[in-house]
Amino acid sequence: MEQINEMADNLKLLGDKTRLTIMAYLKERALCVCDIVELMETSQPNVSQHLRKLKAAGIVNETRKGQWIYYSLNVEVKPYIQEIMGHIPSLKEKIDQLKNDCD
Amino acid sequence: MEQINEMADNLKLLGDKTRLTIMAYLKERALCVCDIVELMETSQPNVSQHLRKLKAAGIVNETRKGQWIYYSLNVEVKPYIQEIMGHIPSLKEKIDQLKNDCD
DNA sequence: TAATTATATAATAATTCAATTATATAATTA
DNA sequence: TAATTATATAATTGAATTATTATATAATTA
Repeated sequence: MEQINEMADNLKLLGDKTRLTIMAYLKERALCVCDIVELMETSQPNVSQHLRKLKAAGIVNETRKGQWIYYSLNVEVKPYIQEIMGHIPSLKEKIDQLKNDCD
Repeated sequence: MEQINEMADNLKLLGDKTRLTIMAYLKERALCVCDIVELMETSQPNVSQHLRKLKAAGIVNETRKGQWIYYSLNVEVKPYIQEIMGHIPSLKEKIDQLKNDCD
């Protein structure tokens, strides 16, 4: 039963448009916060706070590179999340439009 | 993008302990509302309202048999939901303990 | 047909959650 | 070292969501 509750918590995490979209972008490649802010139509603090939740759940990783902090997926640990990610449509085209004045 | 939003909505639906537990029970077999109320520690109206949401999303079916209304899974239409269901631990033992004074 | 049983619906209260606004920290560059 | 850039955190507001309480409807049975 505890397992089901834990699944529910993880699914709730993905059950938010902003977070699921962030996950979709990270599926393509690691991105820094400013990349994600540029890709999505929302504020930097909003992105930061969603990333924090994803990180707290252990489904994204964080690595600092100088001034920038890059986030990447870490879903291998949770097979059902990995499967869900497999069903998310690609946002590669959007990412290719990144100006990349970040890095 | 609209697809991602739709996925988020469906995942949010599963991202609730009560609803995911209901889904877990229905995975074992079709159940009437009073069965579910007996299995879970919550009220009949609460179960009814969660069932209504699941039905509105089209992931459960409803069939009346006389006085009782049986609910069953309808996840074949949504492959990623079906996969999630495949990862939910079985609650068969709990269901076997049903008194079944309902039917 | 009155009483009972199963379920749904409506209204409300309580909680949770997302987004915003303002501010802080940390690294980099001039 | 001051200014700038990237990111995080905290506080607040508003909206969404859950559970409860009360009531209604629908089928069944006495």
